Amino acid sequence: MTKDGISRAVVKRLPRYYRYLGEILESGVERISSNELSQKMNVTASQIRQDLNNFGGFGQQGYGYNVEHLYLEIGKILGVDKKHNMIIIGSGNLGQAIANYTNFEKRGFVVTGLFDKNPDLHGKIVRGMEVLPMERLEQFIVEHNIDIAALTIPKQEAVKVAERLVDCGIKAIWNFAHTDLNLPKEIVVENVHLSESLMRLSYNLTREENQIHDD
Amino acid sequence: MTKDGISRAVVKRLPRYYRYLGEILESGVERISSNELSQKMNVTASQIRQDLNNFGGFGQQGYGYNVEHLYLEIGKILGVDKKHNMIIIGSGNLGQAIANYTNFEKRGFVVTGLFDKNPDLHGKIVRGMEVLPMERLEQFIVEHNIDIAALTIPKQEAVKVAERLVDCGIKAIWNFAHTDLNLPKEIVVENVHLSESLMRLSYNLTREENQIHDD
DNA sequence: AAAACTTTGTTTAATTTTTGACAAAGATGT
DNA sequence: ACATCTTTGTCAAAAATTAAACAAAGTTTT
Repeated sequence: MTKDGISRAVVKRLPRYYRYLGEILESGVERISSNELSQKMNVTASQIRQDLNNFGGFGQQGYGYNVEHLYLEIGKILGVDKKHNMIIIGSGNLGQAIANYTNFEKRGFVVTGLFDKNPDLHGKIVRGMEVLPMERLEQFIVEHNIDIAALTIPKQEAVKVAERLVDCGIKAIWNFAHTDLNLPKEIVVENVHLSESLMRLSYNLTREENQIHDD
Repeated sequence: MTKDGISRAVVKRLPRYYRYLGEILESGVERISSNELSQKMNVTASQIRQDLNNFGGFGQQGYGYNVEHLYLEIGKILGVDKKHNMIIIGSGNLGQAIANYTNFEKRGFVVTGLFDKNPDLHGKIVRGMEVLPMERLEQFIVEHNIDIAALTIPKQEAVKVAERLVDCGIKAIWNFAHTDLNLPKEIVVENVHLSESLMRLSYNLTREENQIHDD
C-alpha cells in the first residue's frame, strides 16, 4: 500500500496505462472498452476496470472509456500535469542521457541544472546548460525551487549527496546509484537499479538455456 | 510464476540479496542469520528463509548462512557465474553509459560490440570498441556469439531492430525503448522503462505534496 | 419506443504472496 | 557430556492481489 491507500501494484501499472492511452489517442481512436484495451495490453479487462475504479468511475456502461478523458485523468493522478524542476547530479553519460531526453519535459519534468564533482566537466554545456560544481548545489536547489534530483553517480558518493539533498529540502530522489538510500520517509525515492535489472535478465536467460523446450 | 516454477516476486528480490551479500562479504563478515540480514535489508526474516528455500537449504540451524557460500550460490542461480556476450544498439549517451559501466563485466556481461545507425558515430571509439553501422549487425551477432542485445534507441526503431535480432538468434533483449516488444516467448525481454519510473516518482511526489503530515 | 446488445462498476471467489509459528537440528557454553 | 540457546526449514494462517461473475446503466438497432 502507498500512503494514500492505493496498492503499490496498481501504481506500478498506471504509467503503462498512460503510455498505451497516449498512443491510442494519437492514433485517433476516441473511445475504448476495458476489453479492447486489455487485449492490446495483455492484461485482464477486470484488472483494468478495478485499477481505474480506485480513482473514480471514468467510464460509462455500454460505451466504454473516452480515450482523451481517461488519458488526461490518469495524467492528473500521476501528477504529470504539473511542472517539477529537476536537477541531475552526475553529468557523465547517464546524466547527459537523461538531460537530453526531451520526452521528460513533455511530462512536466524540467531539467534545470546539472552538477558534477569533476572539474573537467565544469562549464561544459549540456542541452544548453552549464555543468556546475557540487559546491553550488544547496544554493541552486533553494533558488531554483528544485523538487527532484536524479542521482547518476557512484554509490559511495550517492549516499553522502543524498543527505545534503535532504538537508536543503529536496522532495524526491531518482536514484540510479547501485545502493539503497535510507532517508526520512517523507522523501520520495524511486530506484533504477540497472545491475539488478540485468541480473533478472540473466536469471531468465539461464533458465531458458537450461530448459528443454516442449513447444 | 516464471517458467521454472519460481514466483516472479522471488526472482525480483534475488539480485538485491546478491548485492547485500556481496557487501557483507566484502566487509569481512563470515556468517549471517536470516534475522540479521532481514534487519539490514528491511524485509522479514521469514521472507528471506522462504525465498532461499525455493532453491535449496543453504543454511544451518543454530548457525545461519555462510556469507560467501550463499553469495556464490545466489550468483549461480542468477547465472552471473557464466559469461555472456552483449552488444549495445544505440551508441548515444545511454548506450555509452552502459558500455562504460565496468561492473557489468564483473558479473559476466561482456560488451562486445556497439552499433548505431548514425554515420557520424561510426568508427568512434567507446571503451576501446569501434561503433559499427547497423548493416554489420547480423553477421556480428553470429560471429561473436552474442546472447544479449541492449536496445538504447527510440521506440519506433526498437521494434524493427528487435525483429532483426530475433531472426538472427539473439536470446535476450535488454530493452530501454519506451515501448513493449512483442516477441516469441523464448526470447527473454527485460524492460527498463525510465519514463514509467519517473511517473511513479511523480505519483508519490504528488501524493506527498497534497498530504497533511500527521507525523 | 422497445428490444437487444454492450460495458461498466462492484461483489464474490480464487489465487498468490507474505507473515507468523514452531519442531527439529545443530551450535555454544559449562 | 549435558543443558541451553540459536536458527533453520517448513507448515499454517493472514493479507494482498487477481480474476470471474453479474446486476445496473447506458448504447445501438430496428
